[in-house]
Amino acid sequence: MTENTPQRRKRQLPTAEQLRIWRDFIETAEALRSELSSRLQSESSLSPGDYAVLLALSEAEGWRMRSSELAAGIGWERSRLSHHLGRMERRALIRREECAADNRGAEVVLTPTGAEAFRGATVPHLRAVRELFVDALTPGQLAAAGEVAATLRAHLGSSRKL
Amino acid sequence: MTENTPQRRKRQLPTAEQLRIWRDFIETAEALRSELSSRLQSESSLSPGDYAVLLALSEAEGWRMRSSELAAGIGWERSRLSHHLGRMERRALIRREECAADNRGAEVVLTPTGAEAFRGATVPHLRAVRELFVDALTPGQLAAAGEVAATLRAHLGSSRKL
DNA sequence: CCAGACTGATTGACGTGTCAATTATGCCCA
DNA sequence: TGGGCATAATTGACACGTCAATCAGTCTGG
Repeated sequence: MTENTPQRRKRQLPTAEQLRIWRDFIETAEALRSELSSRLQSESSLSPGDYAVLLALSEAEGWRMRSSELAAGIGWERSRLSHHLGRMERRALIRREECAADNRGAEVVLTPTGAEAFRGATVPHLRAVRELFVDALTPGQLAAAGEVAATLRAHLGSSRKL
Repeated sequence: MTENTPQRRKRQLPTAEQLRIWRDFIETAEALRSELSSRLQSESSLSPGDYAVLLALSEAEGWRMRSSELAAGIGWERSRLSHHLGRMERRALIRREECAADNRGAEVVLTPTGAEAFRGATVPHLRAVRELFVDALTPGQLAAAGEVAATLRAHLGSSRKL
């Protein structure tokens, strides 16, 4: 009877083994993120945030987007995007223009500098994803990872509303 | 023959499906981290960083540790710890004392305030881990997640040295 | 029309992280 | 013994994130 340990009276708490897996999972994801980020940085002077913004813009009509749409597209809060765009604009990766259709709005435009930086970053970045993630796992493990992620995300989505 | 797409000439790049799994994986981990962090924050006014520090200290001899050991124990750079301890000290969660054995060194001491905050945070935090992670997965998925994490970490460890 | 609510976007304050430089002390040996 | 190197820890500068407040422009109902 492991289910009546004092620490787990009122509501079930994770067992030591479950907690170990949790920590392993979250720390590994963090380590991966950090390694990818540092490679991206050293190979192209872009942060993962820069990369996400440039990717979205490079796929947009005329290399330009309304900033809200950009935020929605990459799943960022608008304030976060605003701060980030400020930093990217200083580095000339993007430019902000007023929006003709709505005077409140702003359009974010990919500059040639930004496009060039993105072009140079993409292959090494994808290669790193392959090397650090895809190649590390067997096809079965990769599929399992995908399934676990999808399951967790679905569960998260439903419990966030409570 | 999917293996000779133009984009994957010189060195194999991830396929669209592999990339999708990668993004799902990393974004899910990030979403989990963020949800956990916000629950911890609202339930106990502690950040995950605070929690990690308090956990280590609460398990230490006499609620005190040399700051390098603390850094090593939770896997942080010393500079990061130093900044964080400064913030925690302002909130009276910890105290810094000079070290008798080595005059360069500092000892970090858990205060009663810190111990109390940690006590109040631990059960809700573990409950959240259970709810958001453990309960979302089948036992098989949980085991698979653990295996994937271990494999990725091992691979990361060996390729970081290159 | 026009007051008030709504929306797009920015700002400021502050916590968090990294990197490089700095300070202070300990230690070793020529 | 004292010059030089290693080590403990902190600091400063700056990127990144979140939250709450703000500002300006749009829309809507009376």
